[in-house]
Amino acid sequence: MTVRPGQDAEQIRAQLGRQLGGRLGTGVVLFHAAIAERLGINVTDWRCLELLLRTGPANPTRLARHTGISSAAIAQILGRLERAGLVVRRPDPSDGRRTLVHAVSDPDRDRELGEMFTGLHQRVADLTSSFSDDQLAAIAAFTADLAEIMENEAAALRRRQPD
Amino acid sequence: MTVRPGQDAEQIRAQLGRQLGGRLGTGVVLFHAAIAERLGINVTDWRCLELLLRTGPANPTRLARHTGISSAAIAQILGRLERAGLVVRRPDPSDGRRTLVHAVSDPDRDRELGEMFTGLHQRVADLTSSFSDDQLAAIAAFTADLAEIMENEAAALRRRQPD
DNA sequence: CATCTTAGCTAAAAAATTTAGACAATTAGC
DNA sequence: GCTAATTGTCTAAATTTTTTAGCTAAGATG
Repeated sequence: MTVRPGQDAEQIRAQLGRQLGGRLGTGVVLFHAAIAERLGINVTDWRCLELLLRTGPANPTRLARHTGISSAAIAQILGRLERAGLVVRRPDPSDGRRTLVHAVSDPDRDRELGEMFTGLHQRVADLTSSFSDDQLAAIAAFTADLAEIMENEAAALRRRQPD
Repeated sequence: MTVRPGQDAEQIRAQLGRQLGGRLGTGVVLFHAAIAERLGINVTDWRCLELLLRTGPANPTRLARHTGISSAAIAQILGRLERAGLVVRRPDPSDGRRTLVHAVSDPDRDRELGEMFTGLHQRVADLTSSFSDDQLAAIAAFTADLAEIMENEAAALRRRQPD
């Protein structure tokens, strides 16, 4: 698809909505499934590990809330990740009930993960090379807020009329 | 996050890459999980149904290729969706081996699905209301191409060094 | 026509998730 | 300060989903 300057703004917004609900969602899921496969873990486990890598150590309850996974399932996931040497569980000194889960740092894996993302980064760089700085800034702002919107909308859907 | 015009373009691209690999992915997964939950089906089944609704009738093999799900799992999924009255399987007249899977049209469900997306659409409209037409067009072009990039990168990751 | 390939399916086995609940540490109420 | 309720994490059994292996029918290949 190319930029069509003459297009009506409402039409563009509608198109955007369909993209987000449809094909982009599938693409994102496929991409993360592929990363998990390469790491030799399943997608759910990767989601937890990714969260730990991105936001730092967290306790199981926080992981459960942020991923939408039940706390019992999180316990299983952490067991698998720990057995694979990808995370460690440490008691939280500030609260005896809590556990703090840390991603185990491993330069080799960091490099491997980096390589997996370079393809995506390169393609995104190619795609955005023709955009102006102003357009690029708008895109970055949009995707940043979009993540939050999707999280919030997901939470809203769960809350509203839980059938 | 807000648009920071003074920011270096490379920096913005790097930030964009992190967003796509990280939080946006999680948001998208959560959103689709919430929709599936509301429909009373699981996420995988929803991914197939969504594909059928978006791109029209397809055979199981095509569904398997586009979702990354094995053909045996697709058969199970279609069995569940068919039992739930959401799809029907019809023999393909042009090839006796093939099956064509149709999403069953249901005005009630279409309306329900529409409602689930209105929240997202509204938020996206709010978010983009401050953008210029030019910025909006750039965003729409970006997300459209992004979906394709993520699909391709996922396929590339699966192909390269399948460990 | 014999063989190979493709499309879709089923059944058994393996893996993941849910449900139910145990247990310890903390907090709240009295 | 003691008791009851709550919170955080975990385990075990039951359920659900996916994988693995392999079958059958239809179409393509030579």
